Amino acid sequence: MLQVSYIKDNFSSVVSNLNKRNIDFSKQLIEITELDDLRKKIQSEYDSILNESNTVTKEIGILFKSGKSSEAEELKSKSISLKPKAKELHEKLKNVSEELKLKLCSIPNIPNDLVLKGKNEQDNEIIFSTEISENIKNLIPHWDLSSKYNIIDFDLGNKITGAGFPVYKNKGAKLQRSLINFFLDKNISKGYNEIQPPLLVNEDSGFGTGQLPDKEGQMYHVENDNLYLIPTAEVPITNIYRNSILKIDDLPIKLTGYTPCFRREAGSYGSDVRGLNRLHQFDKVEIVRIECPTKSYQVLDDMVEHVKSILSDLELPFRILRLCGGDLGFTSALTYDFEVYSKAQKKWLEVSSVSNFESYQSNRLKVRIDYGDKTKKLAHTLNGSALALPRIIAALIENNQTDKGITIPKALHRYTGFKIID
RNA sequence: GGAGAAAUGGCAGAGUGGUCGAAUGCGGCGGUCUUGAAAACCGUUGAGGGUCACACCUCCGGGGGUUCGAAUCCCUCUUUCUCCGCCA
Repeated sequence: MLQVSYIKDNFSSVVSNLNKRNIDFSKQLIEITELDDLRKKIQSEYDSILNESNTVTKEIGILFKSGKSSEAEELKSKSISLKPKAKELHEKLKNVSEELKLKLCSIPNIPNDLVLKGKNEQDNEIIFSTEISENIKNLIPHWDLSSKYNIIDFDLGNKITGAGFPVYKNKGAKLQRSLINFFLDKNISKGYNEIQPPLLVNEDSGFGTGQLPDKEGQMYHVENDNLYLIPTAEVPITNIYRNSILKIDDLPIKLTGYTPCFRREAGSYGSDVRGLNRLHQFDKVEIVRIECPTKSYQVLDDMVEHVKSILSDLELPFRILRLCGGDLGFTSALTYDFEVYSKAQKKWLEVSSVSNFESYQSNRLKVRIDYGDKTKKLAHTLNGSALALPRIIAALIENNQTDKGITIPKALHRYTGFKIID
């Protein structure tokens, strides 16, 4: 959620930067500034009525104490007469504030200067890519390799739950566990503290990181208790700091956590959802940072380098994209996507998304920094996948298939205990 | 799941209808003293809205109500603790 004061002070640049998302928000932004003015006007009217009634009320107390009850009775009726107007203004204020908040929530984050205007993923900029050799033929896609080596069972998942809930078996299960540990250890070695958060979150948490209200349909909702299954560890981990004021010395905050992630993925279809490409439940290790505004972009680069080093360790071909305005997530100001190349499917699979949300989330979450000199500012939040499992597994088994079996990259040997799946 | 108790500022803890945004202690910050530190003493110390700055307004777990007036009374939700039951 953007800050009204920022919108007002930087109106034209806000409009032009938001235009990079290919939607014109100028009308909504004008409405927002007008609503805020209205809110202030009503607020001050309401305040002065309250002031008057507070004054009268105090006088009544004093009069009663000194035994002047008839004069007190007179003031009582005056106080009563103020009530209807106060109630009316209170109602108005509530409505206007709610409308303002709703409108503010419908405005996405302002893209960073580096973000190019663009329509969709076609317009993303490739800023880094490893070499990929295209001369390989007759590679088997991972969904066939999975059954060939009996490591992932999609049919069994269908039986137990439904499509998009695979069952990992044997060396497949061990590979999953190894990757999780490998990722966590890599993150911890870079100073991230490990968290095991709840997998169900309440409405406030969903709102704080921006999943609610706009992405309600993407989350599994437990109606009985009004809780949501997390679509990413970003939600519970970032919400650790909801409604808190951090001392400048508490920063930086670097957290990592492994969780399963649950996504309804309503509306997905086709080859995109085949095998491990898109699941309703998948495992992911996330990194989350809460930072000083002046440092957040340096930190974003640092996170990108970190994810890069993990993928290099796995010896997978990958590239990094800087998302264009049209593909940029609602709450993000700048996002780098990591994609690994899947040789059998001959396509790029997104395995990580690293973003700076600036103060967009922290304004919803109310995460502030106390600089110790009487100034307080909203913190910047960032997060990224390091990394999401299924597509890494898909790429690993497809790219590393040999006549003898699937070879495991060296970095994982100490975790898997085996060097080949055969 | 049943029965009871409770929720107040960074923490502890008073306050049960009237100048209470809230005593007191600890902690934090500033100062005096000291070569320096500790101790002692003095001062200061919640958040949000609003304003050029004041004024002013809101907040004592959340929401609603009673009253001229609510931290204090009532309803409701949430959470915590104690006891019983069940249980990985």
